[in-house]
Amino acid sequence: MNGSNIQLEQDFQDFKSLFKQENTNNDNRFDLLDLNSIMTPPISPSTKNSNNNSNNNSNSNSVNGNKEANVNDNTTAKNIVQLPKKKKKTYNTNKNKPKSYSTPNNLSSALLKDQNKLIHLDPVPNFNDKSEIKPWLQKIFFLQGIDIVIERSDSGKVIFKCKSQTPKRRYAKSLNHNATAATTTTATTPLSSSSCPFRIRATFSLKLKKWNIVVVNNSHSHELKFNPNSDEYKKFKDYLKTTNDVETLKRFEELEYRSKLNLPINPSIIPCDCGLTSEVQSFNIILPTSKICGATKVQKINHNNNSNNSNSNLIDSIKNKNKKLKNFNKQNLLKKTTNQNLLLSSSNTSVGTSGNSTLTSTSTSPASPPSYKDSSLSLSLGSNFLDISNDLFSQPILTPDFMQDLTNNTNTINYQNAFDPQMNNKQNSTNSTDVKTDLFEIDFTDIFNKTNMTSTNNNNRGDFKYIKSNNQNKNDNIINYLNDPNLIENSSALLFSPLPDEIDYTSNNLFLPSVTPFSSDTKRIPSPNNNNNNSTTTTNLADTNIFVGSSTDDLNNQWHFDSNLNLASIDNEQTEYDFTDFLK
Amino acid sequence: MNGSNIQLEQDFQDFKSLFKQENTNNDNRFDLLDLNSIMTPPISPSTKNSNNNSNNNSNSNSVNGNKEANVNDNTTAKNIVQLPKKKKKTYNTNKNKPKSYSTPNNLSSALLKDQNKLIHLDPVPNFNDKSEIKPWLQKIFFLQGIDIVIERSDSGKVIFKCKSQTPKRRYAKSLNHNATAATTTTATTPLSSSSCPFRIRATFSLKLKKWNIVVVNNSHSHELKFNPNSDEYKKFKDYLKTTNDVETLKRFEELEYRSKLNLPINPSIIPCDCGLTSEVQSFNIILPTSKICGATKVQKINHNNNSNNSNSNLIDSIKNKNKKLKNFNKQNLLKKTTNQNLLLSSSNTSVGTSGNSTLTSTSTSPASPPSYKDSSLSLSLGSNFLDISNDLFSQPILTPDFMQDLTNNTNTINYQNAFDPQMNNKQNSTNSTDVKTDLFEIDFTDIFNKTNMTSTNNNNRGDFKYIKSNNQNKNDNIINYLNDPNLIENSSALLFSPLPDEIDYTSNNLFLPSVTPFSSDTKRIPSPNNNNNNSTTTTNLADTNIFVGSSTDDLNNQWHFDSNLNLASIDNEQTEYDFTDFLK
DNA sequence: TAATGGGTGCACT
DNA sequence: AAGTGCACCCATT
Ligand SMILES: [Zn+2]
Ligand SMILES: [Zn+2]
Repeated sequence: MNGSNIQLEQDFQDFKSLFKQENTNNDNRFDLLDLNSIMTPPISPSTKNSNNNSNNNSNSNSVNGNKEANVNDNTTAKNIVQLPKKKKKTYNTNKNKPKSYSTPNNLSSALLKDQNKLIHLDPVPNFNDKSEIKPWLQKIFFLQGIDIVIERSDSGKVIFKCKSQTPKRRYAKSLNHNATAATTTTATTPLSSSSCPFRIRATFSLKLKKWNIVVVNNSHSHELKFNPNSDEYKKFKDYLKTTNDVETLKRFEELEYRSKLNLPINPSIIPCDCGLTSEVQSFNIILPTSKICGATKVQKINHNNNSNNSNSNLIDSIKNKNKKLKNFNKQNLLKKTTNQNLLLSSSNTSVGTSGNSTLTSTSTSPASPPSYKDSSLSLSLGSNFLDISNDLFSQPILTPDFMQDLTNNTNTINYQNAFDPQMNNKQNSTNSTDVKTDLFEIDFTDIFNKTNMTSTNNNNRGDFKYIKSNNQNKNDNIINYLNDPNLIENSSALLFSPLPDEIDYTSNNLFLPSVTPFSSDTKRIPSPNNNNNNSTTTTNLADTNIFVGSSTDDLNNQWHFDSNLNLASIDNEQTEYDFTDFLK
Repeated sequence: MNGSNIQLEQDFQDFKSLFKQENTNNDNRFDLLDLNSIMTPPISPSTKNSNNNSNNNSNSNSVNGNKEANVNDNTTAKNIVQLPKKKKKTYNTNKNKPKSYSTPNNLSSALLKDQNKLIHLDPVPNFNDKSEIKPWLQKIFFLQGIDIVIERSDSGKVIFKCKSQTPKRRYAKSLNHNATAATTTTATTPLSSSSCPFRIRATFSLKLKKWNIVVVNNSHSHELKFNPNSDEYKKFKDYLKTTNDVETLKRFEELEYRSKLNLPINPSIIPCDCGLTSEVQSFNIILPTSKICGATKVQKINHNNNSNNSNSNLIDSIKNKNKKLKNFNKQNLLKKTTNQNLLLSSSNTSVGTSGNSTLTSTSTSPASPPSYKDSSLSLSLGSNFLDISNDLFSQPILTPDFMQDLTNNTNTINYQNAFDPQMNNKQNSTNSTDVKTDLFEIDFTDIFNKTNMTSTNNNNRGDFKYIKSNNQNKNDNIINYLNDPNLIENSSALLFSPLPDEIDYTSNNLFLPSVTPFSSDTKRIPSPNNNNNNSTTTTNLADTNIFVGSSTDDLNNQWHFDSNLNLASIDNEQTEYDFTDFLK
């Protein structure tokens, strides 16, 4: 806890830097307003970015004795207090934020873990055009249930954000409904649209001559769910069609299929084609044994001749599982739920801009029934663990589709947000109605390999060279974060989701899934020192470098995504289920 | 006063329809906020458009017992109160608003008068393309100090609004500066950008096969001033250059010149080319005699052979005046002021949209020094009145650039907003610090000719046929509204503003200025009954119809603006001046 | 393009 | 987490 407190302090300082001013307004008027639409940044009297120069621009005439020196600006209104000439902006607010690095296939775990860090997506193809970035990111983030759109772009930068949710305009409650028009001051609450703070920033580095992609604000004000009816997804599919990316189309057909059948969505069924796919995400395989750390060596069949037959074996076994699961899941198709937890970036303090966007503050909500107390954890699993998974078909599966309330489960990790100082002494709270426990925060920073990518040449071939930093024995540990709430309630016996029959998994397999499971019955994730050193499953980045350098040849001219099959598992957290709502 | 009260009630009802919900929040927290950035719509318990269905979406979990019936929407967050599936919108809120009709050259007076009405711009050229509308409107509204941009458009609609002011981000004052971060609720004030409610709506009528242009929300949250450095203006000039509209370019060069020298801007130096230019706006000519009503017949030289020589005479005389004035004004160039009144749509009640935009409420501001007590009124003046104006060079000129406080001047019109019920009994108030007197409201509705335009053919020739409605003897009376505050302080002896020497006013004069001065020493504008019946100067719309029908031949293929010279005068309101600030 | 109101992606500046 | 001009949308009546 000591180290985490230090980290907490640091993170809190960085967290504060998100805000451009401090606001200490304690007006209880907000109690009557929709808190979902009220921005509530943390109060920080010592915030570096506090705007002491904020212009006080009341409508009342103020005694303004100073003469305007600016010749070109002599029209300041008499009856308005002098308007500010320059807006005070804050720059580089993210420069001091802690950073983490993740491969694109690593992303789902990084999204879970590094909720308040900058997540650098490090192996990124060399995009020929800015317009190629969005489809590439969509391949990754659709699987996370994140529908991205471009917020802003120019020649050297693209900012992505979550697609705006369906408009929700809300109004402030009136305090005096019968007040006269002349005497009552009224106000509208800000719109809640565009309030999600999640951002992906792609900037072109002239020095490296490549695009850097960073997840800037890894938190959401809404639930994450893949929506195959999204316009963005339709456009994305059109793009895949025009670029003849049949492989990706097939994989997203599967995703669509599973989504429409309310099956759990595997975030890794579609590889990101970044050139470094050393991690495999959850595939809803139950992993009963904990403290299993390891990874398979990454091999690429097309480039390395030491092609192993384990790929086809994997495919066959998974196909069998899928067929079983298809029948399994069909029984649960009609069961629906309207309840889902919400991933929030912080507990009492909300991340947000000083603009119109607002973020829900997850305050305590006593009116909420504590229906679901779930805890789940997806683990990545290599092919050598498949046998273990196969034995567990009859066990209930938990999709970690969203953040869950873990406080009542003694065998779970309390994923509270480390940025919330109030939560540090509430880890063992049994009050499951406290939505502050929505926030995951597991300190397993050391688990991720921090890699620095440098370009070995300046052409577009996309040869990458990885420089391993700090630690060579670290294993990637993965927590998967999916977004299918139905399984939590309805699919207690659901194991594998069916795969579409028409998908040919034997074609062009480039990646071997690696595995980085980790223990889930400890509050702190294994440090690099308690590495299990399972040599056969340890990811060796030196090996992957070979793969990366040879697999990015054709990345630049066309969208081409490698076909492979990823396996993973879901950790059974012995969760208690509350089927109150489900049973009506 | 009786009639105006009835009108007031009607206008107030229409005014209320602007708002989509009623807000009766009386929280005095807003006293500490910048009132300029707070939307304060009027409270109207009986508002038709009051949004009783506004979704109450507080962050606290509410006991939500109803099951979600929608199968496809089963992801409602557990810890967020059920988000509304559909936003409640209001439609056709302007359908019941009172309408007024104005020719484009009439606009400045209509903008003054009909602050809460829909102002239909009735003679509008037949635009071949949607993109032609904006430059045409810019020709009109740049002169009003209004920098328009497109807010939204599609194939059949273009919505214009004021260009966003330079961002002015302001923050709420903190109520408890020393509160701790954990206990204090903070909020940011909404941005003041895009808060101006002014809108121009251009919709294509399939029935009429023409574009209808309506000023929807004739009020502003900011001062109006022509800004030659505006990006929109630069683009506008580029458009004029690409379309070889040399005449308009020249006229805007003059406008630029005058603006940069802080000279009064004549809103009519650039004709609108709408096809019906029967009105001439202020040209800063002092009009000593009141109760002069009349107008010259509108003629078009190029199409009508009865070309009169009065045009060149007018030009020469104005040139002489300008030369005199140029020397005059140069003495005052260095005198600047930071004080300017603000045109607001209403006094206590502000017009605004229901979105994020906010509008200043002009509340009483006792801290403001009552420095300037000016009253000015621009009158349109025909050529036959030029002789009168020439005799008055030595008299002080008042540019009606903005709303002024007229309360201390017994010989002035109290242009208070009729929508402000509190102001009805304050006309003789001597408290000039009351900014409620900023608002002009002169009831001269009957002065404007309501014309119904019908298209005589469906081609693009743009032949217009005017149907005079109701009253044929009405004269157009004009109050000009400019936006140069300097003259109020510095140019007590300023008469005419200089014109650039390089402008050739003898070329291609198409329009003859008409005149519609009116008495300024009455509190109410001359009704149609006290028409002076000066037959030589009475605008005859039947005559203008001939002109209109023949002058719109080339409107559709290229921007071509007729060159003419407009004369006007400024009414000396015997205003008392307070030179406190000027003299330091 | 029935008329009228609004959301929002996203590139320009 | 640039702000905003603008267009492609959609919703309601
Ligand atoms: Zn989001
Ligand atoms: Zn405006």
